[in-house]
Amino acid sequence: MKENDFVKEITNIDEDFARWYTDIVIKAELADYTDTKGCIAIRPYGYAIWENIQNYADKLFKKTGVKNTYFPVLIPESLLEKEKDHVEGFAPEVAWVTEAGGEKLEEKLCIRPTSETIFTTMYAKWLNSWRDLPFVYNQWCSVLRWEKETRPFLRSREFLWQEGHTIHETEQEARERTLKMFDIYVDVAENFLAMPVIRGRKTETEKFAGADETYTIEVMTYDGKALQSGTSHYFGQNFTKAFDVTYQNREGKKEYPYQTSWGISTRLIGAIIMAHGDNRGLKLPPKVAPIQAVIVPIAIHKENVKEKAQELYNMLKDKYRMEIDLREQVSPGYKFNYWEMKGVPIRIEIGPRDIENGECIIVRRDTSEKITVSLNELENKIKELLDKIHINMFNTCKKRMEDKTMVAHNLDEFQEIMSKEQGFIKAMWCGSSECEAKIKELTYATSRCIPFEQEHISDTCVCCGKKADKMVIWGRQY
RNA sequence: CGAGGCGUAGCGCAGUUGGUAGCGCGCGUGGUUUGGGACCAUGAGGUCGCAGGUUCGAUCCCUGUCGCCUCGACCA
Repeated sequence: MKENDFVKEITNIDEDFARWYTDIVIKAELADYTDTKGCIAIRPYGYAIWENIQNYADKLFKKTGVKNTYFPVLIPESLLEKEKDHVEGFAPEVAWVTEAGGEKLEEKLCIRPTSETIFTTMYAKWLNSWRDLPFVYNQWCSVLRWEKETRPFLRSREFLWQEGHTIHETEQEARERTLKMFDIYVDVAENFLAMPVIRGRKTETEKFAGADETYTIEVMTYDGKALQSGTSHYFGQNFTKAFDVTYQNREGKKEYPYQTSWGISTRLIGAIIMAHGDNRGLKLPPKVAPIQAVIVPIAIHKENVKEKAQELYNMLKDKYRMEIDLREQVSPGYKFNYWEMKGVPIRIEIGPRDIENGECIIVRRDTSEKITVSLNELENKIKELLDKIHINMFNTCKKRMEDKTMVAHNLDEFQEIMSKEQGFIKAMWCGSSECEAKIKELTYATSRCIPFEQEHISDTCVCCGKKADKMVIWGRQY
């Protein structure tokens, strides 16, 4: 059997990346299509990834004073309409409940696409004095957006996320909160999911409906596209004025608070798949992997192989997230391929030969490296390897991002790069949305963000040639 | 919503120039195996996406419809 035979069931990653992606989602048992179009069933293995992300992020949130809440899934039409930009941005993809209990509703209710409106409404009720501020609330929930084209995790109609909504006494405090949460998202992506990100600010055309500023983390996928993976918004007083949220300030005068919101979603699972996967299947970063190491006994019927494997499992199970594959009807080779496809970072093989020598064999998912380890060093070796795998996966993505990021000085260069290879382009921009639109029309690339880490490429806009002082990262997006 | 593709067993696919279906994998059972997808035997599983039409008869032809996938436009 050839090494790669398992992948005959999975589309080749370089031939058809989109199909490869959906193959992985289904075959690795992360999620499956349901009878409700655009809505997926997240299976235990996929949901465990989400739970791990939740736990990590939620702890970081709470360290900064975030409190969790729960708000209703239904929002009356009148609330949604109060902020003009917001309703214009979301109206096309909102689903409505117009009938219930066999009768038409007097006021139709929208199924939340996001909850700024209802949070702000409740904040108006609860806020009286400057002493009440800030409100730093969050909820883990699902939202519904009536997308026309859907794809599991990346763009489903219903998706799981967290949305934080805060109001503050001063502009400065709100701006700080926006960036503080943004930093947490960078932490989640880079330190937990081993995905290096471009951090930056969205342009006027790309920012959230109703926001003054939108900050974004952008992940580069295997095929060189951009995936917006977390956003943090600063609203100023846009919503609090529209919803008449007021309090008495320190001087006893009526005042509007400053607002933020921020979110990450199950799209992160899609990002993990697309950033790390390879031709063997899913490749999970060790910290988020529901199973960090799997034990595969070899020649399971011989001598005391099964017992010894079980012993190893018992020794490690409280230390790491472990699995033991005791299936007797499939061969070891099958199991190797199976667990690689499921993305488990470490495989431990133990057979008669190893037992005799008091050792086992460890195989890394990221490099395929095989290491013989003495059984009494195993526990520490796993820890060491999990750390190494995380770093290696991060560096692999980082290198790809660097290799696939080009510089364009003018429109011709821009078009040539985009026509040749998929990737990011660094280019100067004058600040006009006309230039953004023109670049999009000619190259299908959109501005991903104005990165915090600026470089001076030239003094002129890549599109119109006028004076430009901002460097923008451009790319095609998912 | 534009352009294309596909709906036949759990999955991947054949097939019938119109006479109601088959292969591979997987699954159940019994046995032999096990260091990179094991093998033998035996068995279960289908209103051929849905609705009309043509026909003695439709999975096949026609019309419509729904769903899914890919590429565009839009978004976490």
